[in-house]
Amino acid sequence: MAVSERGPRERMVFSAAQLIRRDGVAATGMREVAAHAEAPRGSLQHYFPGGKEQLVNEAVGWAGRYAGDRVARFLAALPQPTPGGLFAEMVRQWTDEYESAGFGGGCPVAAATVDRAGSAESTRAAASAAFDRWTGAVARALSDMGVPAERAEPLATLMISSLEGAILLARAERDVRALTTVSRELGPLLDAAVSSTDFGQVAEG
Amino acid sequence: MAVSERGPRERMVFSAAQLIRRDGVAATGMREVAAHAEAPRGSLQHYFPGGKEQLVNEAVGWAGRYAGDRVARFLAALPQPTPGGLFAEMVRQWTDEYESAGFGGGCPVAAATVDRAGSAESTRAAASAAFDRWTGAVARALSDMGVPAERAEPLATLMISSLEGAILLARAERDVRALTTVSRELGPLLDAAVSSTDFGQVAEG
DNA sequence: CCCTGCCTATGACCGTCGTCATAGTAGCGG
DNA sequence: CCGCTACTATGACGACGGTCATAGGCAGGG
Repeated sequence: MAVSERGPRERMVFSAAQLIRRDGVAATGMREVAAHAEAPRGSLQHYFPGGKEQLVNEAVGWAGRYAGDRVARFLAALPQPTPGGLFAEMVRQWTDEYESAGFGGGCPVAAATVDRAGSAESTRAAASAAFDRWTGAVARALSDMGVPAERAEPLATLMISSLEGAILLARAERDVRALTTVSRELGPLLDAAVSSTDFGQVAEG
Repeated sequence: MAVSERGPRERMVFSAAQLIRRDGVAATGMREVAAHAEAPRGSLQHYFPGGKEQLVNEAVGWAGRYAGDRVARFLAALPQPTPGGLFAEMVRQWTDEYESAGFGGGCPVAAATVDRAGSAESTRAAASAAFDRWTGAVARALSDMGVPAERAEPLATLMISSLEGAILLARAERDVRALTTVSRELGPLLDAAVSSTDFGQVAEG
């Protein structure tokens, strides 16, 4: 995992996101972040004068941007874009990781929400913004596929909720079962929302 | 909130669950649990010689039992039980709490998973067991409503995943929107799974 | 009265954590 | 060489946190 390239500041934000998604916010130390980023400890107070809260907030923001941007890439990878296909790709990112690298990490935004929603208002807001960005990207993708405007955002919320929950179950059970289940169960529902006059089932195996 | 009645041991487990679901596992201290339970600090090492890990595991187990038992109560409250109706009730428990008491707490099992899945194997196992118990209760309820046996568990997993994810979104956004959305979007899909005479879209894996 | 369990009471230990204070280095325009 | 800015280096501080050690109360039975 080449942490090189890009400035130390960016590396620290990235490392923070990685550690948070693995251990949670509270269990992730500042010194640990610096070490993981191969950045000098002294740079912490220089780049993040707002302390841990600022670092966590930026990590959450980074994760939101990453998730949002990823949607466009999923779309580009699909030969024939359908809502169910997009969801399957989103889920597959996680099953792939879990099967190849183990169940070590979850979603950093979820971790920030669980650990800080009640104690750090700015972090809660950052998590909200991250989810919004992600939801917006998915909703826009759904619209582009022909999902009626008023159905796009609710379905995007459903997709992200199911995915987040399935990630939790998968980590707890050390089994991708929940992830594959939500993908399979939700696929037809999502595809049925495209407002073409006739067809319903474009799902893939 | 009468913490009295029941022994101090049980009170501490209950308090642990409450604090964990609010602040996360790492941010919840043992001394804090004892104080919240109005139990003597000295009792901690007496009742939980396994330390914090044991206490957390028991809190998670309690939450799993609570969630599972709750399903039966939801069923009893429904005049005409349907899968969508059950899900709506499960969701409503959370919207009610959030609207009346604020967005202070999430699911303790989710918190334990996020904070400990990678660091405490026994806690991860406890979370897995809690989710299994909950999923099992829901799946059984679905079966009783006429959902085909092979569809009951996948749908239960979908329900719980969506609910857990929506809880996360709701806490982050301080808005029950995600919860009401998943309830509304998933309701028809769930109701369609009851095996009345011959409906068509039963995709079996 | 004492012994024996259960339970409770505290103080101490040791580690970690976030943060701060202070000082150092590197590059650069002048 | 100077001064200035950007960045790094490190030790210390104060606050907890989990756990342990040790001792106190307090039934009930002998």
